[in-house]
Amino acid sequence: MADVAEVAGVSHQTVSRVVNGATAIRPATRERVLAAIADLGYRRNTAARALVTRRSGSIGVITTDMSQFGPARTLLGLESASRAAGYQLSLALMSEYSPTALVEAAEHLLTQAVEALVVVVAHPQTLPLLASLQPGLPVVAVGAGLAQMPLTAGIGQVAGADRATTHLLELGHESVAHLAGPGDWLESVARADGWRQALERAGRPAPGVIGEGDWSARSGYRIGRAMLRGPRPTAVFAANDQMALGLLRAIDEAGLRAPDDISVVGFDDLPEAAYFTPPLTTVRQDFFELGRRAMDLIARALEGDLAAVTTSVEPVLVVRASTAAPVGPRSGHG
Amino acid sequence: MADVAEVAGVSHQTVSRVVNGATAIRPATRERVLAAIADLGYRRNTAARALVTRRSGSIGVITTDMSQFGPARTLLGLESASRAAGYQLSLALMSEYSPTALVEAAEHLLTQAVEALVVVVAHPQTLPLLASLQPGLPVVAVGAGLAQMPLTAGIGQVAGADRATTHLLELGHESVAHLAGPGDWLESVARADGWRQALERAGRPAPGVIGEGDWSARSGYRIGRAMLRGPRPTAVFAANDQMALGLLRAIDEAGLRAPDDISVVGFDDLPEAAYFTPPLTTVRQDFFELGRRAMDLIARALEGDLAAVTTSVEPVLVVRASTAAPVGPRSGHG
DNA sequence: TATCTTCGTGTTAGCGCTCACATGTTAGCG
DNA sequence: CGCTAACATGTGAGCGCTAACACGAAGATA
Repeated sequence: MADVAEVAGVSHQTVSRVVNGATAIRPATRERVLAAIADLGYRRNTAARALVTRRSGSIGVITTDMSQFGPARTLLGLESASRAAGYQLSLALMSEYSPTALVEAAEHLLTQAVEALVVVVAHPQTLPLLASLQPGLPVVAVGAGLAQMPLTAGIGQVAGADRATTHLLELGHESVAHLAGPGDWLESVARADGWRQALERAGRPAPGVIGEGDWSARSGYRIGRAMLRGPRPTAVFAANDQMALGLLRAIDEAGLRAPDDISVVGFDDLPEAAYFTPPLTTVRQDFFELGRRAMDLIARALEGDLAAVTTSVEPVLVVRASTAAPVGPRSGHG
Repeated sequence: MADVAEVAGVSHQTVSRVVNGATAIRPATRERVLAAIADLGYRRNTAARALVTRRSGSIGVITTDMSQFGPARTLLGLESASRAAGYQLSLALMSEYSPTALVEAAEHLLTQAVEALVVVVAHPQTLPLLASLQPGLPVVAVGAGLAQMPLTAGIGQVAGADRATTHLLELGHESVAHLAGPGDWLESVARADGWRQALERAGRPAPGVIGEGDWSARSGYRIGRAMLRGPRPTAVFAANDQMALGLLRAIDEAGLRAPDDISVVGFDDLPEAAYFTPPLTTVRQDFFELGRRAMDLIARALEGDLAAVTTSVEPVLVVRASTAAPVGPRSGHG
């Protein structure tokens, strides 16, 4: 910076002003400084700037396995919004969720002096745990269905699950079985809640879930096979698309057909879902938008325009070929 | 830090030494300092440290769409390795690849004073473009099949594609068609090369590719439908699993069956691939390991132990149910 | 013309840390 | 007991930047 100042024949402060876009600069001076900067390939030192302004300009993101579509896509939205807002994303990934891993990740980011924290992990324990860290900075919980945190950006999971279940009921199914996600994820809980809510509204008894998977196709397959050994439901709402895929596989292997024998609905709308066999009816979530919203919350919190805010993106049902009216006693109706 | 020093009754320098794990400290003193740190909740200021050491401790990662399995998983490997090495990951995502977006992302990270750059985007133009930026720091290209860059971590794409094609030939197929990826991706080129190489070695004429997709299931479906309107091949090697999925869908819709009518092989081994209908024969890539290796390269480059290094992870063929011997004239052979 | 206001720019101090060196303190040895 | 070497700790400077203020030169007002 001193070099630039010398070349431009001004003081270092003037250079600083130009770099920061201050207003009171004579155009000729600005030109000269800009030329010197280009000449010397000067880039301002972020560390020095952060030191004096006490602002790192970076935001920490904690998330799990990015190979999941949702988190990955959320991150993308987060990144594009943060860049637009002039922030920098610092990443802490956990290969697997655990309280220790979470605390460690948070510590790691706190050491990096991030100005805010975005947590894309939605375990119920996550939030109190973070609170206990006393980070002294805004923390936004993303994807959590419950508003245990002042700042939350979520997707209307309950409504989405309700919609999916209702869709199956409207097709004429007596009841709808549920292939749930891991019990310790808020998403799973919310989706199960929506499912139960829809059944209750329709005056149907809510059966127990047919199993709790881990979001993977493998788990959906395993639970699907077990399910097909007993009395089989005519319709299943799976807590995500991957598990739905596993279920479809189990159905196919059992010599049955979806949707003729069993209707299946997923959740997420993976880009691939439209190409499953059969193409999957599912609930679309706009993760990118979710990321944007979360970033928006951060930006506002950082400007002191804080308060407890919960923003929610509403999912939509996408009907494809994996759902149909049940055959058998009721087949004449549709 | 001054506060800590005062509480512990030592100088700031001693605190610094304790924090940095210096050796020449009397145990009693260390204890006292540690206690004071815990007491005050002290965390050292990264900016100040970076300012004086001229090391930011962070590494920039440039990548595209994380909703793809490969990049996402690579990032995970990168992150875990970087954390172990004491580095911090700074992220720059591009929603879509373009030279401008790339340069912008690189500039963004350079401004953040990253110590090295990892580029997970593998367009042929990427590398010269980055070189032209003169970043003055180690740049590792990840996933690129070609060693245009001093530091490269890749996957043996050619070998993998060769293996996949050979598998089909060994099953007795006369020839193997190829559903290629985008022509401007190094991965696509490498996979097509491997395919061609296998055919040549077997003394079969290499047909033209049946189409160039964009990695999506949608594109695989589109090209698959077009393909089925003409004379149909008995075996197809798709450049990735998603496109293979789209292809399977097109085959199913045409009233044909895989593998009976057409054998299909993919590339990537998505966690879902085992649950496609039929379960997909594919080439498994260890992206996580790839990320680890890339980080390793960075670490070595940063220690000055530099040189042009290309490290390669070898993929393996995973045979499932989407491939079989062709029926018809040759059916008696197997 | 004297005085007051802008405007444009320079000067100085310090952010919190580490580096290099200075200094004090203990042990080792003849 | 004195000298040296090793160890343990303190001191001062400065990394590159911005904030706060100081200051001179224009223009505005009486």
